[in-house]
Amino acid sequence: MKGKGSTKEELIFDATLRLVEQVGLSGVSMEAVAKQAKIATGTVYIYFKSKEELLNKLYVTVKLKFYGTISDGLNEDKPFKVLFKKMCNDYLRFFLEYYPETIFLQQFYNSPYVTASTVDATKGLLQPLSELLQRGKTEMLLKEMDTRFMITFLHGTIGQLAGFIRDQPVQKTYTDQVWTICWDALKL
Amino acid sequence: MKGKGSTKEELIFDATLRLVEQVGLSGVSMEAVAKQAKIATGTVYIYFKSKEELLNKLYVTVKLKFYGTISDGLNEDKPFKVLFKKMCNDYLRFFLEYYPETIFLQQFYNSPYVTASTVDATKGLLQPLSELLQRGKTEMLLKEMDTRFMITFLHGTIGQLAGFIRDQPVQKTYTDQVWTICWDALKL
Amino acid sequence: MKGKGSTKEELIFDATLRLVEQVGLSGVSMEAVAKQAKIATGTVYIYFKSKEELLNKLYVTVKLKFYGTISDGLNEDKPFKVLFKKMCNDYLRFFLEYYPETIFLQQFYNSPYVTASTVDATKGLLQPLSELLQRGKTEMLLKEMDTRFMITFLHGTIGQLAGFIRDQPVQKTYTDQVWTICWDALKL
Amino acid sequence: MKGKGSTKEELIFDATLRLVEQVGLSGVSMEAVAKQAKIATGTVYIYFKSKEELLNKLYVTVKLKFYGTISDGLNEDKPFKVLFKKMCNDYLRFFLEYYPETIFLQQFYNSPYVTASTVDATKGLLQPLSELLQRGKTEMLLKEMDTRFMITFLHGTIGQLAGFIRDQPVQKTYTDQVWTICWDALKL
DNA sequence: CATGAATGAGGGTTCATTCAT
DNA sequence: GATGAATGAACCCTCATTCAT
Repeated sequence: MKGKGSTKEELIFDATLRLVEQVGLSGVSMEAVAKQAKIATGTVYIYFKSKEELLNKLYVTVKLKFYGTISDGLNEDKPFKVLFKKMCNDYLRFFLEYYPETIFLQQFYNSPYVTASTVDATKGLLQPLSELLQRGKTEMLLKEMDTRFMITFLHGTIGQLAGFIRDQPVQKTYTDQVWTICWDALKL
Repeated sequence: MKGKGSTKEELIFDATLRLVEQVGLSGVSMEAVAKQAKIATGTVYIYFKSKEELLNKLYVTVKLKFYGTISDGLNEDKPFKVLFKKMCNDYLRFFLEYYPETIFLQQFYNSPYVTASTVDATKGLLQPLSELLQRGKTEMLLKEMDTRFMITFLHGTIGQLAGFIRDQPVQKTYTDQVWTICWDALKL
Repeated sequence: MKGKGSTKEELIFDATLRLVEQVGLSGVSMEAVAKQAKIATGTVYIYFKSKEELLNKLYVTVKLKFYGTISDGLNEDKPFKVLFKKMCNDYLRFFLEYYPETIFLQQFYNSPYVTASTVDATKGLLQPLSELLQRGKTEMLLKEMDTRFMITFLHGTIGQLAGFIRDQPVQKTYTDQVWTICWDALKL
Repeated sequence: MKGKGSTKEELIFDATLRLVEQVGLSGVSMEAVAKQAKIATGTVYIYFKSKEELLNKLYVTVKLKFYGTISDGLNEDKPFKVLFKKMCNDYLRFFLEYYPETIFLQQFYNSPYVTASTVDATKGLLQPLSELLQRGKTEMLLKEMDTRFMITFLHGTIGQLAGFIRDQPVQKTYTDQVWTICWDALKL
């Protein structure tokens, strides 16, 4: 009997993420993944029919976990600014907490492995965030701006700042500045 | 003497950038570069002793051109906000105008080819931008924030928004919003 | 006891033949055979200790059925030419009727799977045909020729012509020409 | 300067044929071909972009040599029977002389490597033989039979008998019987 | 300097076979 | 007996780099 959360798929996903962290996406070979997961090369192919499938499924999985994290509680009946702050903090926290996942997310998107269907599959996940921003505009708290533009801004900004913060010895100094900067940028 | 801008090195650089645009960094092989530049494979190795050297030197070159563009006129005797706006616009314009260069910049940074010395070599180039932001803080126009933090913010934000804008049919709608958003984010 | 023709061995044989027809001998993998036979991969190894053994045993089985077909009634008390004609027609009919078997027979013989013992095992099956031809020579109806030479001739000729006929929209035109051609070739 | 007939392509072709003779077509790996030709694996790919291309080009080349051999002198102004005999003998001689080529020809045709274009490319080569047989029918020396049917007969018969003869200690006994048997089979 | 054929290590993938359940 | 996940050797192919011309 396997412990919770240790299916072979997850084993392989974990191995892949660890590898991406260590050597980058391009350093990920199927053999290396197998070795990292302590299984045979061929075993990986039982669960994923190709490297492309492995990476794309991992991407969707991570994106799901990511959007799950930042979407949580976004439609609660609370003042807009409170939810906005929470969202920014969740966003940042995910990036800081799940370093390998973040690295993978960034590197995969500009890799030759991405398939169109994967891009499609992850698009819908932005819905809750999108609705929150809409609400902000309706309440005349946010600028009148293309919502996709705002999302792009948030993603790029927080993602980049997370990378910066991660390298600092004392992170606390910065974490609060992130949501402030985002708020000031978008507020009316 | 060849005409301006047509040394062999530049020929190879151009070929590399065109290739990155077409097939991504991972699709760039030395043979493809040579073919694109219409020279022999071996010739590339006369000018660059390895693929790593070629890419790193190209990176430094592009970064130089990039920071040259955005640093231009930053120390002129003009009101801070004017210079800030100009810098943001130059920043964005570079990303929109030099598409292959931008792609390369982004993809290279997360590749296994980057060497430590390259990262070091490009760090100093931020000086003019850094000084501008310092001035903003001195003039009490910008928030009291780590300058590197601000630079990271600007880079991530503008870079990401440029990518978004590039995909839009009508770009004019967005270009002015970029500097505004950056200003609001950082201003006191 | 299972119903006629449904032992596991036969199930596997059938699956193999169907596969050979669809994808050729080189496309036959043990996993594919198992799937086609709707059993587990490991189960195949209970009945055949290796792929080699499976194929060789199938070969002998098919050859047995084949020679059974063409040997039937060859020693009856009828005029030689009548039996010769019958044999030729049976030969051809088998090739036309049992397509997968024929494909397999041809492809297996030039494969790396054939073992010496299999070749030996099938040699004796030629006895009835051999005796018929001997009789033809004794009755001075056939040329004085090495019997093995004659058998080789018949096999090559009919096999090849069967392949040709199979591809024709109207087969009837040709079937009668086969035995005639063989008769003329060998008759004194 | 290379000696006549020793281009790299021919070197690789030779190596391939030798391998096919030794271990059969399915035993032919690109690495084995390279080793046999005493070159590096990658070198093979300079001359042939894939295993499929290598084998198909070799097939066309061998077929060309083969049909060149048997077509030679077929339209000379000589009695039909003389030419028919010559053709049969050339046919047989090729099979006996170029053993590896023959093995390859047979095994390749039933392999997953054959492409439609290769089959097409070799079809036209039968023209001279086809015309000879037509002439035989016109002169009322051959049976009124589909020419393609006759060609199939000749190919299957001679090919098979060649295989038989090759295994005999004394071959001379049989070589003359081949053309006789073919003649008797097809003559009116 | 310039060329481009040659090299061979390494990557993705398949598949015969084994073995714990 | 039956299962099918697991193994790992072997295969096809790519590409950074070298070197004889």
